[in-house]
Amino acid sequence: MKISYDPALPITDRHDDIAAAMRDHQVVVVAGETGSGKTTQLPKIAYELGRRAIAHTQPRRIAARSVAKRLADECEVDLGAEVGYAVRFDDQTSEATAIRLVTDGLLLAELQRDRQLSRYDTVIIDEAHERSLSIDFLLGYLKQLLPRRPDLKVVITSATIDVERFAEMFDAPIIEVSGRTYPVEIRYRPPAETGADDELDAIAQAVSELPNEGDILVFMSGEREIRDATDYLNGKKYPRTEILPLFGRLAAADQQKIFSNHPGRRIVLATNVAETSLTVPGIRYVIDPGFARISRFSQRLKVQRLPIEPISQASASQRAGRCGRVADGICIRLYSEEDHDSRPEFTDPEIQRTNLASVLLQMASLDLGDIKDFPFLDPPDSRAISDGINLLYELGALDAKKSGGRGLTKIGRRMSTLPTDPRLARMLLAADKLGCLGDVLVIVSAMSIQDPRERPLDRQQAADEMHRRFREPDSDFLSYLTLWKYIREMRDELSSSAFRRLCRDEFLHWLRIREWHDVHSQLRRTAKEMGLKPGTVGADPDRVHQALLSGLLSHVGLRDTDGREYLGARQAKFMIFPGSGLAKKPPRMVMVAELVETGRLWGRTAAKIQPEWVEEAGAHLVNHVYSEPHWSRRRGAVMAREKVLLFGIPLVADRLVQYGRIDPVVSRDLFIRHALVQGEWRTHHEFFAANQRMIAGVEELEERLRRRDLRVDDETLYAFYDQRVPADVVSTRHFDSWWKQARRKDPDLLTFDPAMLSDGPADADEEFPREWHSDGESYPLTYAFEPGMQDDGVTVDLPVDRLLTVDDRAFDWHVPGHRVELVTELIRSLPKRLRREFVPAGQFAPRLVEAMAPSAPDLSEELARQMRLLNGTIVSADDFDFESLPPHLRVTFRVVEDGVELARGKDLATLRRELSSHVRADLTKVARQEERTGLRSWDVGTIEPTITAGQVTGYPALVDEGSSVALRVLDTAAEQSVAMVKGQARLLSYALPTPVPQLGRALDLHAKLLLSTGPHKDAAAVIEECWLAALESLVVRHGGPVWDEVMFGLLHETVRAEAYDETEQAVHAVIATLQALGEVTPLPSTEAGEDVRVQLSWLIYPGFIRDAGVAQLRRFPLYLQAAKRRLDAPLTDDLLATQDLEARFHARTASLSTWARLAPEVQHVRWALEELRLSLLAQNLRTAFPVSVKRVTALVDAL
DNA sequence: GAGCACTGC
Repeated sequence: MKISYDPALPITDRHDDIAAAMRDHQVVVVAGETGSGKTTQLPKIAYELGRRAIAHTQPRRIAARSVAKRLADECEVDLGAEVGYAVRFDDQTSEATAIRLVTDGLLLAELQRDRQLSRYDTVIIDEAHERSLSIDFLLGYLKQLLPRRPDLKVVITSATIDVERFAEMFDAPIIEVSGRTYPVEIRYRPPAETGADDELDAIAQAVSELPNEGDILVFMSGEREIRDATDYLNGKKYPRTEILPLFGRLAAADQQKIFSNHPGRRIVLATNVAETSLTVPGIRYVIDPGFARISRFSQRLKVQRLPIEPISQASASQRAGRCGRVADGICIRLYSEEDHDSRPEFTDPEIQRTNLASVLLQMASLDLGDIKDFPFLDPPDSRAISDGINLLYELGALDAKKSGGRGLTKIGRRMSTLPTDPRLARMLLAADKLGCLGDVLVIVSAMSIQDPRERPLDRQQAADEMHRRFREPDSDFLSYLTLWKYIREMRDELSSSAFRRLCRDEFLHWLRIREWHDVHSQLRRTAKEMGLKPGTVGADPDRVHQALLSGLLSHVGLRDTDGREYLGARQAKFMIFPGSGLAKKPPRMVMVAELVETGRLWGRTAAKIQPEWVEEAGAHLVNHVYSEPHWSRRRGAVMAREKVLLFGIPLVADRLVQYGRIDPVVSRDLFIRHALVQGEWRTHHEFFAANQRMIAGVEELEERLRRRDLRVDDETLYAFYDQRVPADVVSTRHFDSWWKQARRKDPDLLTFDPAMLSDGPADADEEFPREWHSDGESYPLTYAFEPGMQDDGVTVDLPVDRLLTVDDRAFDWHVPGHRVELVTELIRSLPKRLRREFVPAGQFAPRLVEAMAPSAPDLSEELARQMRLLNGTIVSADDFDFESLPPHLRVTFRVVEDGVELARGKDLATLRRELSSHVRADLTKVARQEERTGLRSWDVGTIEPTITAGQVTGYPALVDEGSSVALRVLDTAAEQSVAMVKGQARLLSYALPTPVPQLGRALDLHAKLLLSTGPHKDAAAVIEECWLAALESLVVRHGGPVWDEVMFGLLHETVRAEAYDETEQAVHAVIATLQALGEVTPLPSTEAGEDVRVQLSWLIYPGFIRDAGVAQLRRFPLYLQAAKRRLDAPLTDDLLATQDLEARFHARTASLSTWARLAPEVQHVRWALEELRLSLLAQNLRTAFPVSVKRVTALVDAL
């Protein structure tokens, strides 16, 4: 290796000083401007000193490559031999390599494998003044490492700015090397002083000020400003002048133009890319408006901001330096010198401007301890550190927020081994779990690089059109996949030159596509080495998005219900970037890959997502807010409304959840209060029923005794349960499983002690009895303590058939418990002249009550008798005014039938009148109905010999439940006919086959309708309608399967209308037919009991039944047609094909009408009853119908 | 309704 030094280079003069310093010090700082030769000469000096493992870092890959090439040339060795370079995707080094050019990022990454940097004896950190994250981290790391590696030499080079700080940090000597650049004249031209209208005008004025020869570099802050300026300057039509834009996202071909030869003058309008990354050749003049977009991290919203800011003095001098490389230069600053001098000296180092998650993750995986103790040159502030920690926690890389960045999780450790941004690394790990790593590798790689889609200034529309082919409706991420597949396909099909041409024609950036591919391969390889399973692309898009989401939880947004703006984390408001496929139709909820604040906050690369995904992926971050905890009797648990929020974004607005696991204390409290204390629970636990009974008993006692102070309060009951029910019982389910065990030990644990409930009097049942005994019958009594209300006091239930016969005088006595009060009030109700003989009434009353004979039939007479006996006052029974008594001292009558209340009141005579007039009204209607329809009601007299007022024997007993109020109460034949109809209706419903009780009820209802039907309807028509409605409602409700039953019910009804002696036979015939068709199973109606009902019902009102039956028979073909529509076609066809079935029914219709006209009803009754008896006897079905064989036999005998 | 520039086992 040839080591020689170019005497023309300024550094050569300091060669010996530098060599000496490196010998004597572990760290040396070399300060020198561009052109000093430090970059190429320093490694040679180190080599000369015997150093054979030199790492020499550069901020950019391209620099590492070109420095290595130049060095290899100078040393006359092959690149990759003694001198080599290693950058991402490209390692040109070998065993022999002594000088290794690397990017600082790569050296940093090497730490993961080689914590001591043991493969190097020398590290040169070049361009340290750039202060990238990597450089700052490396410097801090070296500071810690050097004491442990005394043999390691470090050289730090920097532009002459701020070198003292590096020297101080390492206690190192500074060797200054002069630059070899041409002088640059600085002119300050603030727009205010030149009279320029705006920045563009100021630029134009500066251009005019400069000579016509020599290229000009103008620094702009962004793409849009460059576009505006290009248009503006083109408009000036400078002679022989070419205007060229230059910025990072520029199409490759356009960027290359700055390197091409050109006639005349060139004005390059560039972003900061020209300040460090790209050297524009041949620049003589610089125009510097003094602004740049600087990336900053927003403290409040935790997003990246790109504000336009005045640049620092260091940046300004860097810009000026761009025109002193080939000859003397002029730099025109469009601001004043005072402005310049007042600006910050240096641009803030990157570590103070970005999220620290990535650094923190690396530090944690390198076990570097607390970041606060790490020797950063410019330590990040504590808020920035906690932001970084929070992001790592969000990603699941740290297990707790408060471990100072330590406490790396398994996921975190694996993330740190993936060479990509923490968010992206998280996505890869999630993808592996979800089985979509193949797809996510492609997407993550795309997100790691600059957008491969080009958008040349002058052909934006054409480019957009080309790119639109890859667009996916709900996801920009999927567009990457589509593009990837397309590129893969094309690359396989085309030659490499054809492929490059395709890229150019279709606005794809070839170099970035290669980068995409390289990143993908590297990530895929690393993933495989980690044991992940990449697989292929083509997984379920939902899974892909769920994987991506786990890296983008704080980049979720919920759109305004009407608008385009999204509510993001921490109340950030953002919009989808216009370049996105989702910008026009923004979905309700999205995630975005990037959130960057420029003019406003933009979300770039977006996809539609589901809130449930966020809830799941962000389970460690979401907030649950609960409201309205309440007892749900149905669920047997406490329920609450749940709201789920992620960083303040509502994911779930209102969800009903079990509250037990959330707040067991409150839930248990509500469970005890509602389920146990208030009894809002349906359960079979014995203690519960017993306690309920006890409480009900006490409450009833309160009503009876007219007191409100007997029952213990709920708090006492609560305390009772609270002491016994364990803390973890928060619902009926918890209770049941606890009680299953607990009751074995003490079954009475939860049963109330009656003593604790009340201390009511022992003789309550005698004073306030639950039953009233009179005439050998007993009537239930109920009590109400509701002063002022009509029913206040005692109510007696009076069955309607006792209404006429009961002795109402007995009730004047009232219950013993109220008798003294009753007598007191009766005394007070006397006319004054009598009343004054018994003052005070309250003292006389007990004595009178004592003396009265409780067996006396009439209270008034007995009381009057006793009063006369007491002091000779002549009181008549009529002198007492019962009407004036307070309501609770007069019994209320409640007239009931089958437990249903018909009427109530305190005066029996009135009740009796009301009920009979009600029935008469019904009867009048029926009489008119009979006239209109010609239908005849049953002539009761012919079959019922023994109906008298209040006493009905024989027939009504037979009809049993079918009997009615009127039948039992009234005694005229006409009135009874109504009762017959009612009873018949009831029986009709019983007569139906049991599988269709709905039909039975429908007909019952219908019979009632019949009684009140309007003048335009006749009975047959109404019953017809009823049938149809019942059938339809049944079929609608139950569908096809029920249809069979309905059909059967129908047939049964129809057959029933035929001669009763054929009934059973006919039913069997029908069943047999249907069975032959494979449609029905035998139905219980074939049993004798059912048939008996059929016969009975039709005996009672044969005319009615006959007509209804005829109508139904006529309908039969219609029913069949309906059946055809509803049943499977083949079956129905078969059914319809059975022509003789239909014919038979028609024939029977005819015979039925003939028969009906001839047959005298009475005879049918006898006949039928005989039949019934025989049938019952023969089949020994004692319980088939609620009449016993004995009763039927008795009835037949009576007839 | 439109964004500075870099970098990585």
